[in-house]
Amino acid sequence: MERPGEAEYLETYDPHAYPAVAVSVDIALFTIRDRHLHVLLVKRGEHPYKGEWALPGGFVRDETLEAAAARELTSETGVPCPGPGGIHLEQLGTYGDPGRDPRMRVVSVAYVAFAPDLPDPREGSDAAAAQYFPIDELGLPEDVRGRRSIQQAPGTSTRLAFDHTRILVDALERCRSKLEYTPLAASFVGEEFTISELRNVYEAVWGEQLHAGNFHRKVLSVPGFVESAEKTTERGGTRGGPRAKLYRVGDAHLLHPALLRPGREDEVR
Amino acid sequence: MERPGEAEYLETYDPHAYPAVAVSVDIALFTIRDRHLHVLLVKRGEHPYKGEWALPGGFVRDETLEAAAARELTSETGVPCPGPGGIHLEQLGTYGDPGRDPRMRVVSVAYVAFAPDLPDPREGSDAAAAQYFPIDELGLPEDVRGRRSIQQAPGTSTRLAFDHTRILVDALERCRSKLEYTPLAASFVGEEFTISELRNVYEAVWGEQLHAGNFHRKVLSVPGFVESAEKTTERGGTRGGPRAKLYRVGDAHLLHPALLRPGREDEVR
DNA sequence: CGAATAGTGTCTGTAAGACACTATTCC
DNA sequence: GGAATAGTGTCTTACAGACACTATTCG
Repeated sequence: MERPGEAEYLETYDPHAYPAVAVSVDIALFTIRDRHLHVLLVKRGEHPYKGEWALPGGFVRDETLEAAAARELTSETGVPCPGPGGIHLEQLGTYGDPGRDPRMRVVSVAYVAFAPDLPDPREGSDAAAAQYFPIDELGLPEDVRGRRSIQQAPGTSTRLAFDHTRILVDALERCRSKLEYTPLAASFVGEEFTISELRNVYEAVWGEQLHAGNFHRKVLSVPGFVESAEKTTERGGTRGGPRAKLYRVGDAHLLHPALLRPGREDEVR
Repeated sequence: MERPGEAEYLETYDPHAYPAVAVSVDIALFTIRDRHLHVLLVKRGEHPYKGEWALPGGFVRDETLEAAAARELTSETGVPCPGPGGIHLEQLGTYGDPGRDPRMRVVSVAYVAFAPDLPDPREGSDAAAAQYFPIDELGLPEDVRGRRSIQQAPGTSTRLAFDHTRILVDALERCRSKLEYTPLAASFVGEEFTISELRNVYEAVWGEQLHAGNFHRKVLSVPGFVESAEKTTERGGTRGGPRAKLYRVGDAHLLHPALLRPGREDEVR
């Protein structure tokens, strides 16, 4: 702040001389319940879009953008956010088309979060209601690079408030591609997990069945993806099978070689 | 806008009830000159950071965020921005730490742009001066995943205004990784180009020498990356060599298989 | 016992990188 | 002619995916 002339300039500067713009954060929190990918939505208790479902979020206060996202996330889930082994939070992108909010110009910085299965959100929640929705029952529009069939159950026409459908589609694609190049699949499971649990994460997020044997070998062959916990599960699977070895996430932050989604060659166009 | 009760609510809404926040865009425009990657910087003509170098940018008006970026880009370069075969522009991320701008809370949406070699920026420029800087002479701090040696020439200590150094580092990494998975290297060259010119792009951006023969075969083997223009250059290279075939960019928007940067296995940590 | 699951072995096709080599053009 | 470059051939190694198979555990 030793830049000459700047102090004088700042004293005469009027922050309200420009049209009002608000900055908010919205969070797409993904988790896996019952082998299906879910996203947390809140029912809006106030105008605009009162009574409709939306991504959790709110206006940014005197804090970092990421802190704002973490704060909103914690207030909805009750879970402390950026802890090691806890919820993963990363910036997705910013959505600021004029008119996306009828009140005024609102520029929203969207975040994506990955969490292990959490208890149902209820207490301590600002919103009228908060609930996890299965992704494949939301009837999301087919995104460019996915050939997800639209399996929207009749009557489940969940139109989201604002432009949150578009944000959610982008968030979903981010989530899917992050699993290819990073070990973040582990943030969907507990601290210790089996290779099968990890495979369930990939299958739920990608919406595809993976070959169990090849997946097993592949995960163990990527350096730093997982490390053995030197333990096994207490019991075999409920439908039979041997006890599985337990693993912890390793020290890699990039998977090399990556775990690529199957059958995407045709999506080059 | 047929949501019940919302119209009445909006009438009583006061946009100025919240602390003032401004939204700006900043653009990292990369281009290749003389076989080296350059970035466009402007010398600030006004406070704050008057006289220091910064990424081009400005406040968002009543327009899309991307339109704001395109407008600022055009006003600096004189080049119309989002045209086919023209400049590629994509959102990078948003930087909004409190205090990053001494005037007030400014949240900046950063964009990355790739352009073929353009004439020197001068006319029609808002800023006092605009100039292309070679990336490897800026003395950028070593980023997490790159092992760029700091080759900062003594006296060339180009500290950028605001948090633009950080934005530029992120933009550079985005640029490098985009070349792996997309055909965007072609946006650094003209409409028709040789495989060697394309290789020069990769070498300039990645800062590594590539094997000419293997690169050649690889590019031609990726479906939809390039298509033949059924022509050759008029002359061979200035230092000898046969005439090269000319190509145009193909219809792929994703490279499969990808062109991965060499020697990144050790960066998993 | 039968079914389901964990984990391993093996084979095939593809791809990346190393290296060598020819052909063409500029100076 | 000499040097530089365009483009191809070939070999080795690594990896993804298909398939088969064994071992273990639950009901």
